[in-house]
Amino acid sequence: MPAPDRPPLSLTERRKAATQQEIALAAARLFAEHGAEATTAEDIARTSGVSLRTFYRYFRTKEDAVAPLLAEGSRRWVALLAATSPGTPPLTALLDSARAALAPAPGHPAESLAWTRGLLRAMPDDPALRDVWHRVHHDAETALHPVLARLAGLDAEGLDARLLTAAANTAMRVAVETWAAGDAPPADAADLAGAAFRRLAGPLLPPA
Amino acid sequence: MPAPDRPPLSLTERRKAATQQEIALAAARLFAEHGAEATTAEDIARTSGVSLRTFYRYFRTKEDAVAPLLAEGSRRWVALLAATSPGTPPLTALLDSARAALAPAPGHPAESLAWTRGLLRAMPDDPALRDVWHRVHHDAETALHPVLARLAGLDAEGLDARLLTAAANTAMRVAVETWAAGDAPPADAADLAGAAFRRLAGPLLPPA
DNA sequence: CGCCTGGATGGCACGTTGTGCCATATCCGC
DNA sequence: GCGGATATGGCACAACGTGCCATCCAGGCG
Repeated sequence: MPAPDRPPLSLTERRKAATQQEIALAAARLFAEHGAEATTAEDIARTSGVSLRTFYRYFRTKEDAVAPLLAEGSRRWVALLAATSPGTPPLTALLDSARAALAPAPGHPAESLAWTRGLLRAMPDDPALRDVWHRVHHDAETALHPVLARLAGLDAEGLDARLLTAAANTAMRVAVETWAAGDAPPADAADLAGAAFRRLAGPLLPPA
Repeated sequence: MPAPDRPPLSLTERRKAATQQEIALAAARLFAEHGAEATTAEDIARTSGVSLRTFYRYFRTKEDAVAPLLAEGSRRWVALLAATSPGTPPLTALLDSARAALAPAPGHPAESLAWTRGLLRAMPDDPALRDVWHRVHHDAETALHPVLARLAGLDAEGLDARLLTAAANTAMRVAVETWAAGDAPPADAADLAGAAFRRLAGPLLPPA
């Protein structure tokens, strides 16, 4: 499935998506610059040109405003992994999907990526941002679990499957954090993820 | 060092510790019973017999009130690991310290353990509790990192050290979650942790 | 063209969260 | 016992997040 369904979005729906992106980028910019604590929801609303009430219609909390940006990578990762053809060895599938998910997005603005990296750099010193990051990480684990258990042929309820999911997700998290902390170009994130998977996967998965 | 410093606590200090424990247990009971969202900070304050203002002197947020209970295990784990004699193989040190940390606490009330398990059972369906749990997990990782890097003789800044810390901490988290979700007695948590460590440690650590 | 139905938005009031400030009560050292 | 330090409570306040209602606008129908 190279292209998922693209039902022609109505004018209203496209404007809603644009507004959501607008709010997310404004929040990312303000959070990275002044910290999440020091930024009020009204700051974000005013900067993105909506009322406070409308802001809370798009996001449940002010921290949620940056969640889509932080979750974008793992969303693509899980989608690619789920689309892997059945026979693929799990480690190969992990490496390939991670590499593709971390590659610069074809149709997506580099602006998002820059602000996302800014968020990740501010994250270690910002408790509120840490919480969002770990919530995104947890959601990724939840989405990853059934996909990975099926690919590896493990019982989803067993300890091995839980460990495999948690370890793979943790490897991805550490790779992204390590990439964000350094000055390396975006492409290096994929290499870090590959190294992390190879290092951790040994006892959990057969060699590819 | 079998017994860390025990400077004779003054009356005031003992009362403060008792108050803190009182608040934490009240919060755990209310959170497990009604959910964290439905419990107000004033509920916790009233139940534990302090004013709302005093509650916020003990804990920064209402969710923080249960953090000490959830963090107790990893706090002991890291302390035991840090006290390991230098020559011990890392995997042995991990297995032994985890076993000791998860053993029923000698001087601690079983009441805490019961409510902690109640919290962990309510956690998967309670976003606020999930956030606290992951924050505790993150703090544990921060505390664990230098200790484990030193024990394994790895550069604390390198990818290998980061992965080892994250993987060990994740193994512990999965083991505790798996234990809490089942009906097994407390002692089984140690067995689960041992199995998780052995499964993950292969490529990261030499055999014990 | 006017109407009108549904959805997006804004304004307002409200309960809750978390903090600064000051007054009071209580404990510890002299 | 007495004076200083400290824990506690009460109050006011900014910010968070939600329910409710009014308004505006796009698109279908007579």
